[in-house]
Amino acid sequence: MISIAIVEDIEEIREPIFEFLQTQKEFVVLFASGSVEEFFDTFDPELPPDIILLDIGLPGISGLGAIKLIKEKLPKTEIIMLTVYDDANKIFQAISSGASGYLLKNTPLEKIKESVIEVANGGAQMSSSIARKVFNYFNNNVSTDSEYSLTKKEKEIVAQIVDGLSYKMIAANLGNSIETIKTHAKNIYKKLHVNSKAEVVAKSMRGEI
Amino acid sequence: MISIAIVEDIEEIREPIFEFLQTQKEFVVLFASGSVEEFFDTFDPELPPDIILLDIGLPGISGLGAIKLIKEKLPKTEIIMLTVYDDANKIFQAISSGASGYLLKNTPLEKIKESVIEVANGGAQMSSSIARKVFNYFNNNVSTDSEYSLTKKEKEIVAQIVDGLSYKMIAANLGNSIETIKTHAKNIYKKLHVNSKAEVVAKSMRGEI
DNA sequence: CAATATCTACCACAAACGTGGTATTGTTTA
DNA sequence: TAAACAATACCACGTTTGTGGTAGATATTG
Repeated sequence: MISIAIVEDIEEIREPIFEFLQTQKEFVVLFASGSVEEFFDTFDPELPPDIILLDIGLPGISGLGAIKLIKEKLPKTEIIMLTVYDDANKIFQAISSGASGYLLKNTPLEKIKESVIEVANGGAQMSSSIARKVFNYFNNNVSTDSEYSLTKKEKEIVAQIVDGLSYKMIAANLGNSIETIKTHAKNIYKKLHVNSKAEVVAKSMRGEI
Repeated sequence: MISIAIVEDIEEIREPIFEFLQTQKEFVVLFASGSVEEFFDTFDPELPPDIILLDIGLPGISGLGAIKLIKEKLPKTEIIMLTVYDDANKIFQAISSGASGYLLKNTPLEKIKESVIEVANGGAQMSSSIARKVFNYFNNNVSTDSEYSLTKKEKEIVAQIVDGLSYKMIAANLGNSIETIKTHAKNIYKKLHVNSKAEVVAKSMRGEI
């Protein structure tokens, strides 16, 4: 019998999963929480769940941030992330933080069941499509790492993007035409595999440049 | 005897400090450079300075960017930032990058002397947690007018902005109309005193939200 | 020398963003 | 209970971005 807890803020997603898993003879669903904080208030330290289905985009402490917290307090509990995004970055962060599985929220209930059983039996649940994404993530961050090298000018521009300046202002600061800055920005985007200033800022501040 | 190096591009600032510190019996000023690059060319790896007085706004590699470089190569060297700005943000960045002190350029020479001695004796060691407090102190002084507290919904939206999503995608993820997301974004911008997604990302990743 | 990389700059067009409004429905709280 | 806040959503308009091109001027280097 596999004990499960669900942490998911959206009732429309949480409840169907809850109901379904509860009807399965292999499982006992201990409880479902709407946030990480609620989870920590609710769970019984004597009876930690075997598996936690954890939403990635929770209000307050995010699911991603919660992984480490949960792993610290409940080292034996396996975590399966639930998410609407199939973003390689998030998947990588989740897996490398200690999550054992990663499911999209539109995954059929039967598949969720299979995944839970697999993870409970010590197998890491990773579908081949997700495996590919994780692989690509590493590929992008290792092999591209050398090509991640921005030129001096490009780095200057990144710095000003991070400061929130418009291309017009950057052009004025660096004494270029706005079109020049846009050309550099295009090249930066290609090198970093992004397509917005916001992503450049995030990548830069994560130290990934 | 405390050994010191000065990295400051403006001669009118560098020289007086150099001259003054050299006359003090507690100090030996090894050399003064006009840039970080020059510093790395000049310094003797066998005789790393105890203290570096480092300008924050240097041409080429900025002082802020140099902190990590210096700390890597010279882990025992303490860094005191020199600056004309008393911008809480820059101070925070400097301190959290590993600088041990922060002096405005118009600080009286005697005060500079005191600070150097204090830092050399391990006194003004600032942990990153203290840095955050320092930062909060400045932050509270600057932004008394506005409540920085975002609502639950607003935080959700910020999270997705940080992930680089367009308003269209955010709307789809959260099940809202694009106009709703834009309205929330407007409110977020007002609360944070910004006017672009890139600035929201930067603020969020600096932990200022 | 020829290839490569960097920096410069322009055009054009669609998409997205930022900002000013207004307005309805609930919920919270002073 | 009236006021304030939170969340929803629409309109309109100008600005900014993002993306597809092309292309000349200088290094740099194999």
